[in-house]
Amino acid sequence: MTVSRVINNSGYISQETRERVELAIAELGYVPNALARSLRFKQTKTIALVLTDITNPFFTTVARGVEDTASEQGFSVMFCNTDESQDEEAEYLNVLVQKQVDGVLLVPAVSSSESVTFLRERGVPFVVLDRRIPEVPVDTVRCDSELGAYQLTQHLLDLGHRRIAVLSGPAAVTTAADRVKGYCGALEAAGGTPLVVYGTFTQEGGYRMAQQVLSAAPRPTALFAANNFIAIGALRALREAGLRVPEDVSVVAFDDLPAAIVINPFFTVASQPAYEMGQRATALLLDRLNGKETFQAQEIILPTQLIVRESSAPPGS
Amino acid sequence: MTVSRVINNSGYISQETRERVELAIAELGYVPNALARSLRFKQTKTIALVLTDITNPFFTTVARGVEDTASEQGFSVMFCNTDESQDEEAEYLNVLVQKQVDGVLLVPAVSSSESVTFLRERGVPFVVLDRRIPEVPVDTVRCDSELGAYQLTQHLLDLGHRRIAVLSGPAAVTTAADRVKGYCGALEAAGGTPLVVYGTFTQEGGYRMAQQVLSAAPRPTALFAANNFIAIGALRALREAGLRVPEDVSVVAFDDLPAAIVINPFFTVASQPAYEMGQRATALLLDRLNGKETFQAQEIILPTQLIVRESSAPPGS
DNA sequence: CTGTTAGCGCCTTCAG
DNA sequence: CTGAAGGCGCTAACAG
Repeated sequence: MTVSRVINNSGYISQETRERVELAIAELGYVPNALARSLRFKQTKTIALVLTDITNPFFTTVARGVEDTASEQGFSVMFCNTDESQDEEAEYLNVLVQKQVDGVLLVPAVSSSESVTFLRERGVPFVVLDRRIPEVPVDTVRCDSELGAYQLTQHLLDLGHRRIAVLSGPAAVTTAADRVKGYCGALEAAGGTPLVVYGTFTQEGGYRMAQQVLSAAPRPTALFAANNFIAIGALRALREAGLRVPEDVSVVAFDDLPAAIVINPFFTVASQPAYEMGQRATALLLDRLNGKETFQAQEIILPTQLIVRESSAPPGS
Repeated sequence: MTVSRVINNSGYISQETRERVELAIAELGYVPNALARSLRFKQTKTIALVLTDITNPFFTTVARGVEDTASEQGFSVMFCNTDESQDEEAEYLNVLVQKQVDGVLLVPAVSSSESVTFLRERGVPFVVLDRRIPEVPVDTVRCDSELGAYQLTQHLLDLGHRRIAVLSGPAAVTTAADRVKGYCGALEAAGGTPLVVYGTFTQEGGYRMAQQVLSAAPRPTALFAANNFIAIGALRALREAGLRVPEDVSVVAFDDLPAAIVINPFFTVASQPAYEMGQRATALLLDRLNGKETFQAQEIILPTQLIVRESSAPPGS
C-alpha cells in the first residue's frame, strides 16, 4: 500500500519512507503490474486497430496517425490484419474484447453490422474507420469516396474521355461501392455508359480487372482504379498489352502513395489524408472513452484532394 | 467455477449443466476476462513490436510477418514507433513491461545495451530485429548488411566506378555502420578512397547528404544509399542538380520496395527478406516463450539479394 | 502518516 | 459432478 502511494504520488507519505521505498524499487527493478491495475479499474489503456492489411501504404499511414495520437495520451495500440475476411475480423474482435481493450478502431471487412453489434453488445466503444456501416448510426471517420470519385471521373470527362472503366474493389465494401456511385453520377450526367468490374483491392485484382476491360470492344480510353494497388496491377496489364499511359489509355486512382516511397509521382489521384484520418479517429475514440463525447454517433467526413499528374491526358493524344 | 470448466473444457461436467451454462453465456453475451486469466497465469498472450517507423515499407512488411506468425499461435501484437529515439524506446519498453507483455521484438534505436539490459533484468524475453547489439549475446534476426553492402559496392566497381559515395544512416545504428564497413571493404580492395557521409534514414536525410557529396570535386560517379528513403531523397537532389540516373550518376540502395507499391522497379538494390525476418524473429521469440529454445542466444543472419536494375550503369555512359 | 481489509475475475485445490 | 476457499497484484476505504 505504501509502495502504491509512492508510485502514484497519492496520499500522505513521509519524505523518509518515500526515499526508502524508492531505493527498494530501484534495487529490485520493481515494475508495477499494469494487469492487476487494469483488473481493478477496468481500464487497460490499450486500444486496438483492426484493419485489412497494414502492408497497404494508405493503412500504414493511418496506423501511424493512430499510434502517435494514442501514445500521446498514454494508450498502447494492438494491430490486427483481417485480409478482408469477416471471419478473421470476428475472431480478432473476440480476442480483443476478452483482452479488455478500452476501445476499437475498425476498418470493417464488409458493410454488415455484425461486428458493430458485437462490440456494442459488449459495451466496447469503437470508431469505424475508412468505411461505412450503412443504416446503423456509428461513429465514423472516413473520406468522401463518392465525391472524390465524382471529381476523378469529371477530370477524365473534362479531358474528353467517354469510355471510362472502373476497376473496383469488392462490391460489399462501401468505399468500393461509393466510388462506383460517384463515378456513375459523373458519367451519366455526361451521357456516358458506365462500365464497372469488381475484384479485390490488390495488385492481382487490378491486373485481372484491367485485362478484362481491355478486351472489350471498343476499348475504354481511360481506367479508374478504386485504390492504389489496383492501379499498379492495372498498369502492369497495360504494359503487357503494349499500351502506353496516358497516350493510349489514361489511368486515375484513389489513394496516393507517400512521397517518401515514390520515385516519380505519376498517377492522377484522389488523395486521402490518411494520417489525419488515423489521428481524428483515435481522438474521437479517446474522447468517448474519457466521456467527453457523450452525444450521439457522429460521422467525420474528410475531403479527398484531386492531384493531376501524368497518367491522365486527352484520349488519343 | 462451473462456468470456467465449461469454457475451458476441463474436468467433469454433466451434459445438462454444460448446456445450461452455454445458454446463459449466449444470452448474456458473457466474455471471459483475459486480464484476470493473465494475472493468474502470468501470461498475456501478447507480444510487442518496437520499431523505429512503421511507415517505412521495410518495417511494414516485417510487421506483417510478425503479426501473421503471432496470430497463428494465438498471440496479439502491440506496436510502437520510436522514431530512432532512445528515450521513446525506453519509455515504450517501460510501459510494455508494466503491461506484462510475454515478449518483445526490438529494433533498437541505438546499439547500446541499455534496452536489452532493461528487459533482461526484468525477465522479459526478447529478440533483436534488423540491428545488432554489439558485444552482448542476444537472440538476433537480421540481414548480412556488411555482405550486402560489399556486393552492392562490388557491382558498382565492376561497372567501372571508382568514386562512390555512401549516404549512410546514423553512425550509431549498426545497419548503417555495417553497410559502411562492407562498402569500405570492397572499395579499398579495389584501391578506391571511401567517401562516407552520415545522416538520418529519411528522405530528407538522403536529400541533404546527396547535395553534400555532389558538391565535392571531383563529383562521385555513383551513390550508395543506405536505405530506401535515403535513395528517394538522393534521387530528388540529383534531379534538382540536373543530373541523370544512371547516365551521369549511378545509384544503388539497400532495401527494396514491395512490388505491390512500385510502378517501375528502378533502383539496383540489396533486397532484404523483410517478411521472413518478421516471421523468423517471431517464431524464435515464441519458441523461447514456450521453452522450446532453452539454449544460448542465437543469431539468425539472412542473406540479402542483389537485384540489378536501371539505376546503375558504367560511369559516363 | 502507515497498515489492514476487501474485491476486481480467474482457476487450482480441496470438500462435499 | 459441483461448489467454496484462496491468491495472482492492485488500490479505495477505513483503522490505527
